[in-house]
Amino acid sequence: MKSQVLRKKRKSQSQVTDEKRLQEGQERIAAAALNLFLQNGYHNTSVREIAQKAGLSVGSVFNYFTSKEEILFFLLSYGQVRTEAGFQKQRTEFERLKQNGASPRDLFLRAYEQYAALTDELRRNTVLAYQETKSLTLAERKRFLEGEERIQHFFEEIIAYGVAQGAFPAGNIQLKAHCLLVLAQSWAVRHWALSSFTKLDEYLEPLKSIALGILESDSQQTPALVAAQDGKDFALSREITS
Amino acid sequence: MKSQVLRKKRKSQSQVTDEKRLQEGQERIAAAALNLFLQNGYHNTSVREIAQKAGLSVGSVFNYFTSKEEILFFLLSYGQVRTEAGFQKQRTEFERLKQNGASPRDLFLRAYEQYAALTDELRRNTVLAYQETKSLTLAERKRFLEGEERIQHFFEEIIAYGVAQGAFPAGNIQLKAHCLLVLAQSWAVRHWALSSFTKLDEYLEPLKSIALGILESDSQQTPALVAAQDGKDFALSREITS
DNA sequence: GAGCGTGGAATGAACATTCACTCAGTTCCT
DNA sequence: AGGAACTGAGTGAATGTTCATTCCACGCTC
Repeated sequence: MKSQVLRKKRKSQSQVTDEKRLQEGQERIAAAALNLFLQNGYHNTSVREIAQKAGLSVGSVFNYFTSKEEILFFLLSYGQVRTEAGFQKQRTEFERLKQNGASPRDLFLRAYEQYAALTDELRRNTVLAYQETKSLTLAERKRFLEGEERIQHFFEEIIAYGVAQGAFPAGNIQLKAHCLLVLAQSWAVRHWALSSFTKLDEYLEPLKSIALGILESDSQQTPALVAAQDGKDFALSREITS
Repeated sequence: MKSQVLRKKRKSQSQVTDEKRLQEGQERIAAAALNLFLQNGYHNTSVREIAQKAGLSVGSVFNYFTSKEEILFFLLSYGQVRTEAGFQKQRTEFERLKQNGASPRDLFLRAYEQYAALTDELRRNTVLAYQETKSLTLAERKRFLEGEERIQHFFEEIIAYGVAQGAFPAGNIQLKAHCLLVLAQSWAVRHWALSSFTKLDEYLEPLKSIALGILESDSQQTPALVAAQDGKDFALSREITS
């Protein structure tokens, strides 16, 4: 995926023109920024620190990005772009596998494994996405969430196919896709809570059987047992008022 | 490089002394701050705005909190305190229920329902926790994560009890507790992806059957099918360092 | 090969702004 | 009157961004 071509506002001063050089520079700066953002947060990281870590001067950073925020967006969309590209490749592969009589269950497992592998590789970008989406412009935030929806939709398609084939019971597909995504992402987001797992595979193996359990669960039959909920102490949540 | 203030020192100027008044003031300010933090993020919210929204002057805010960061910590730990208090109450209740021969399955459902209800009520605090933990001091961040671990541990206890009673199959208890927590929290964190659910109960019902599925899954038997993973394009994740 | 012109890229001091926090003075309540 | 609580202009530090200047690699001419 090319670097964002919507660079409508030309930089006043010098701008790196050589495409290859530009891309390499962006990656170097973004790599430095990712570390700092994860360590101290986006807002507690100054452009000066990024520049220093990347081995550049402050001014040069702005030859590669038009703003600090663009660096963040670069990092966040990077993960999405990679993921969507992977899915695109898989979509065509699936057509072939279907011809060869692969079961929906196998198709799903294949997709889920790839997604988990990507989440592992891009673990730090995923964490950053959870933490700093709010730091984006409204327009860019919206664009980012649309990407997330597309990813979820890919899994919804797979599940729907399985239901159509009679391999999975019917149920709320949106919910199931959501759960599957969340569990995979939690490998990155709540990594500190999984101290007993050192490598993705150890987590992925049991996760796959859990995932299949979700797919095969019939979301209808459920036990009753209503909880006795006592009144709230006081309401911090009062006064919602968007 | 940030302020890292260890302000154990009492405020030099006026400090609200009346305990009741102090608490009420803190809650009012924190409530105003929660809205603003969620809307614009912690760093894009100024103390001026908080003061205005709370109907106070800037100076007064600092009579109730010693720093802006303390407001954030107040909000984050508030959710934990509520949750832990709920668990504590439930712990004693469970002893009674066990005497009456309640099944581990019922105990778990009861706990899970309460936790889900709390997450719903404190939805906004949960979201804030995911987003702004990084904005805390290192010490406070650590303190906060310890609280999260205690909460997870509560569920691990319940599962372990069920395993001991032979109600659930053995398996990685830490993993299962983690998954259960993540799925409950995702109601708050990824709420935008659950557009078809308007009220918690609609989400909770299918979630409970999924949760039971996880509890009853035997994390050993799993299908093989190894994914074909292609090499990474380039490494944004390089240069990890500390 | 020495001198020179050219322009893309790097630099970092300077600028304008924003913001958390302070404090000397005022108001309010009893 | 007196102390507790409130006020908001003021302060100093930090930050994102700019831009005049410098640097340097290359080609051209003599």
